[in-house]
Amino acid sequence: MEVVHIGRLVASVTDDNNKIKTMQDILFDFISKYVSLTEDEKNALLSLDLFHSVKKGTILLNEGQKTQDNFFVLKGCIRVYYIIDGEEKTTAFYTEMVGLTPHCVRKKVPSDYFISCVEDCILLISNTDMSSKVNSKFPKFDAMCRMLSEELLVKQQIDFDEFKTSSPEKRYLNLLQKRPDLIQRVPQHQLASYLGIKPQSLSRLRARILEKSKD
Amino acid sequence: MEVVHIGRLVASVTDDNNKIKTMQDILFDFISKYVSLTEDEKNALLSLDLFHSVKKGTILLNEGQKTQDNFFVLKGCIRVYYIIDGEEKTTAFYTEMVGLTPHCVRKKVPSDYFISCVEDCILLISNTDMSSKVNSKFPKFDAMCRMLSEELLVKQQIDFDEFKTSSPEKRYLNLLQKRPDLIQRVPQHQLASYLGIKPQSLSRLRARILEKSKD
DNA sequence: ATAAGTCGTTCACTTAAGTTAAGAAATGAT
DNA sequence: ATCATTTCTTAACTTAAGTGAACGACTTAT
Repeated sequence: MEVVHIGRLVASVTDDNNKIKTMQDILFDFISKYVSLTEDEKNALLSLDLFHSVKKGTILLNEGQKTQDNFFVLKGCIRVYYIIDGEEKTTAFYTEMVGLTPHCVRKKVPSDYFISCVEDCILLISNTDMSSKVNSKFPKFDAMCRMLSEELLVKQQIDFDEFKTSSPEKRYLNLLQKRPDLIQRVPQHQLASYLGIKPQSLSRLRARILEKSKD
Repeated sequence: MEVVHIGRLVASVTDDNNKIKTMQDILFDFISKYVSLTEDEKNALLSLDLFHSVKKGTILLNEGQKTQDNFFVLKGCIRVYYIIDGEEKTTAFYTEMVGLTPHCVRKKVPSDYFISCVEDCILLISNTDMSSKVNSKFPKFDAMCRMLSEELLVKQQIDFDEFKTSSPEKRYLNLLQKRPDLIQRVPQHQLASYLGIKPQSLSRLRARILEKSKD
């Protein structure tokens, strides 16, 4: 994995109001939705040097590999996929302000999937040892992590239920509603497998929908 | 919801070694896998009167209803289903030693699904207020709950990935491996919708598999 | 700049799931 | 015990997804 460490203030983007924001601003804005941090706590976070810039296509985790790293997307998009019978099966896309803890972190077994960058990304990468130290020092972080994982659990259950109860076409229309950005920024064949179908079927399905909308 | 409260020691089953076990034995055996309880702690748990006997077909939670109840299955099987376009869509079965916290408990919104008993059940029903009191009094419980929800999160992610990356036939074969009891104890039309297909398709699929295995 | 590879779409054909209907088997209610 | 209802299976037909191949558009590497 080739990951470039970046200074806290280097990377920046313009937000909805054309205000220039550094990645650390973005991070603290996000955190403030859950807990309020003192300057000391903010500095403690920054001193960990968690910010990383990662090039499109970089593989963050290989099948068979073990890791203790957690990934939090500040900018860009990362993707989880399996290779089953020689075929890529994408099961998740993580975009801005979403975090990913690989199974193998909790289960302490080699990963059975890959994680790679769909786009150039700016990520927070923290390993579990590190975060448990921080968490015990700053109970606030621990509280936040627990909130996040509760949120995640519910969200995942709902996503799973939606997937199970929908046809591929409904899943696509649902995605169009809920994550329209994905359809633009992600290659179609990855989207197709995320919807549980082949690229050809996705093409056809889209043509079908377009045809219907004409009437 | 008609739920019969039962004494701690009344209900019993015979285990694999033909030993008679009360529901409280079963509960404490389960808990001991995570934390070890003192007699005081065990008595505190029992004093809460959590054990309930529930008849097959009982609806534990209705769509549109709010609840603070958690359900833990000591014996029997409960099922989560949606009604979408007038059709039942089953998304989960919970069997022995598995717990269920409805979405609406965490999200504080009316439920968008039903929960009902597939069989006569013996359940632990605890409400969130109660358990948070117990948890703050006995940190051990809190620790156990956190372990359980971590376990659940990983398990769910894996289940979701398996579902996404499999065809209905593979899903059925997978279920046959992992939860063979379900295929016996659950009505076929509920199983079908759990697999994401219609009952007719499940019948056909089973016939197809049988046909293949003859060769 | 060119060649090789990747990606998205289209087409013809195959396979599997959805739909509608009918009948047998099991279950529940009176 | 009988009747009504629900459940499961089978069948014929429809619709949608899988497969294999071809083509143009776009990248990537050299």
